[in-house]
Amino acid sequence: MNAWVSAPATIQNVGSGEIFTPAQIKHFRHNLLAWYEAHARDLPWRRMRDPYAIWVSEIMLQQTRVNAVLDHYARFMARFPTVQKLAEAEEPEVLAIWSGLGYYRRARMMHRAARVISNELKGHLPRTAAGLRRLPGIGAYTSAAIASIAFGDPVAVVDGNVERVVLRVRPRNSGIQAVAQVLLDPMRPGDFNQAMMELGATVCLPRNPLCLHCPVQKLCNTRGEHPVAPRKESVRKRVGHALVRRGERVLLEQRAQDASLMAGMWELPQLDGTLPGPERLLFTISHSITVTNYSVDIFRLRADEVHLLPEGGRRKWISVDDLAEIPLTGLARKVLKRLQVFKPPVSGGPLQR
DNA sequence: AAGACGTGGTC
DNA sequence: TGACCAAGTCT
Repeated sequence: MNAWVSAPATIQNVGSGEIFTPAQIKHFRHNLLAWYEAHARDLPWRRMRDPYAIWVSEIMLQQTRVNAVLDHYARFMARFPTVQKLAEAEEPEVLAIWSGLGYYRRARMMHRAARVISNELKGHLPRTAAGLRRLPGIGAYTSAAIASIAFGDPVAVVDGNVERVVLRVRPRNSGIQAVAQVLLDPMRPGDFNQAMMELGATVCLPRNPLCLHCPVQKLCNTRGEHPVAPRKESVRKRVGHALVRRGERVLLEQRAQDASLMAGMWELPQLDGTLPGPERLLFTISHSITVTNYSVDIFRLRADEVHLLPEGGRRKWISVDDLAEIPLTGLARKVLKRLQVFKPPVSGGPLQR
């Protein structure tokens, strides 16, 4: 038996809606939602009905863990509380708030989408998954998430969590999207979708799932057995950056606007092969960017030694008090924080509790 | 349509 | 310590 042979049966199952019996579906919805009510984490965006607030959270959560999002979310919402405010902002301001979260294209696209919403949609987000899908940065998952959570549109989301849950629970060879849609509780699509993701994130874990705590264990087909995809090989590199200070200012360098990685963002000036003597080495830290693991040497240069720097991008002296307003790369933030040059602002505003 | 895109937590 | 991995989207 192989996937090709069994594919037609899958389609038939999906078409006739017999992936699970009605009783099983009812059991699944009831148990999952009851579990969710008892175990849902108290997250800021779950306290809000504002579609914009939901949108921001969904973009930030793409490929990013909840814990990494919380601080940035509070700061972002305090700084850009409405679509209109976001649309009015300049891109570097948006990137500055996003700094450290990664996948900066998300911020650029969300900013562009906010301008579309402001200019062409009277400031209102589309209320359906199909409408949302047309905006930059909003794909299959995010459109379904916003539509179901903010507007009650009965569309099942399929993210990494849901995919894993469905792969474990479903009968063999049924389609993932179809199973998720069949299981979805159309009366509470937003809660149901979040419950599925919450289950995947906290119980139905990739490696060692906590099946004993699982509310739908009874009708799970695998109880945890789950294939893992092979990973890309990582690359190791060593690079150098210079810390140059002049009083309360730090020298920063802008990455090329057409760089594929962190275009136009600011970092400590790069050094090439001719490094300063080892006595100038402040420290070495490791930093991973996508599949490359960098060993980063940070050298101290005096302000009168900037001519020793190689040809680089645009450079600028920035007051340490203004660093929070600069779109720094994550690496630059990390280095400047470690040196206590940069202290990220305490997030304030209405979201703070 | 496979590869690119960031980062920090976890085990 | 280092590999794995996270509420995807775009090209």
